[in-house]
Amino acid sequence: MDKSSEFNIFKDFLRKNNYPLTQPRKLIFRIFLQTEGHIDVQELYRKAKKKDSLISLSTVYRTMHLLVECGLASENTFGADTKYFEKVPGKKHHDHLVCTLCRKVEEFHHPLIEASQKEIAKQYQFLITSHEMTLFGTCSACE
Amino acid sequence: MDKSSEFNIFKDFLRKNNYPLTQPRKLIFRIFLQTEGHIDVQELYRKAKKKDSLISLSTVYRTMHLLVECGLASENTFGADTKYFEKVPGKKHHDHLVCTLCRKVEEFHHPLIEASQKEIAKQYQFLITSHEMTLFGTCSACE
DNA sequence: TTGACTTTGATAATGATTATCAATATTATT
DNA sequence: AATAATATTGATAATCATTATCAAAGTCAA
Repeated sequence: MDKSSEFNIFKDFLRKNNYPLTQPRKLIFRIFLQTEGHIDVQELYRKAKKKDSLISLSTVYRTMHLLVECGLASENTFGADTKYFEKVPGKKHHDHLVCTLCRKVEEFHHPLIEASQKEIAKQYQFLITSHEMTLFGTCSACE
Repeated sequence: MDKSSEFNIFKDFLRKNNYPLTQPRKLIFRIFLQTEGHIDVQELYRKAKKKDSLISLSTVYRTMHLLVECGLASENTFGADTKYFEKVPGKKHHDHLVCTLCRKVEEFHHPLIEASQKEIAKQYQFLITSHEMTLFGTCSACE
């Protein structure tokens, strides 16, 4: 998925809800798109202020909520007390390994786990909307 | 595992660290032990105040930290903004299904998932210390 | 360009958790 | 059982992430 199509998803979502496409929304969206991996609100705010020193922290929160709502971003706490965001489109579904010493986050994908989750959902008659699986431990570098 | 042995684990842990076994610690520990399933700090605090109206919220937090530290309790946020505690001993390891409508939490165990996690850990050379896997969705009653 | 409507930035409020500190409880020792 | 050294407790303030508020400014269809 190229970036222009992600931009179209965002634009369509805004139009459909009669939300205007404002400068701050464009700016925060662009910074989010340029980020590889996981980023939290504070870091987004820092980067956004370099481009527009008047940008407000509230607007970063507000825009990230919109991006989650339209499916372009997902959020995860990784056991910390703040939320981290990552891009959704163009990535296979994956889970996370978090090093509790250096806070490095690695992604992994395991088809058997996906299959097991579906099985569980059927068994408990749950309609799964999302899931979070995180393994905490020590990475090879920190050991 | 019967309750007296859990109490011994707690006592040994305190003694080993030269922490006194105080009345508030005993009270909060007892209430936690009597709880089935998941409980948060506010609920523990409410229950504790019924027995001792002077008990402090801080002490609930402090005691639960100790119980997590000595392995008798585990904590999980379930996507909310507060922590929930549950007993560890005498329970097989399990994961959680959370209904996002009624907030009901169900437990499940899936051996294949455990096995997959070990495989991932080996592949990424991670030393896993804990993990959290939560499926979010809608339970059959809410649908 | 206008005007109806929404967002924005600044700031205050909220809610969970942690830090502080004088008064009190605990424990080992006598 | 009394003491003294030490840690905990309760009350409260502080912190930190996130949300709510609201006047001023931006957006967009007509």
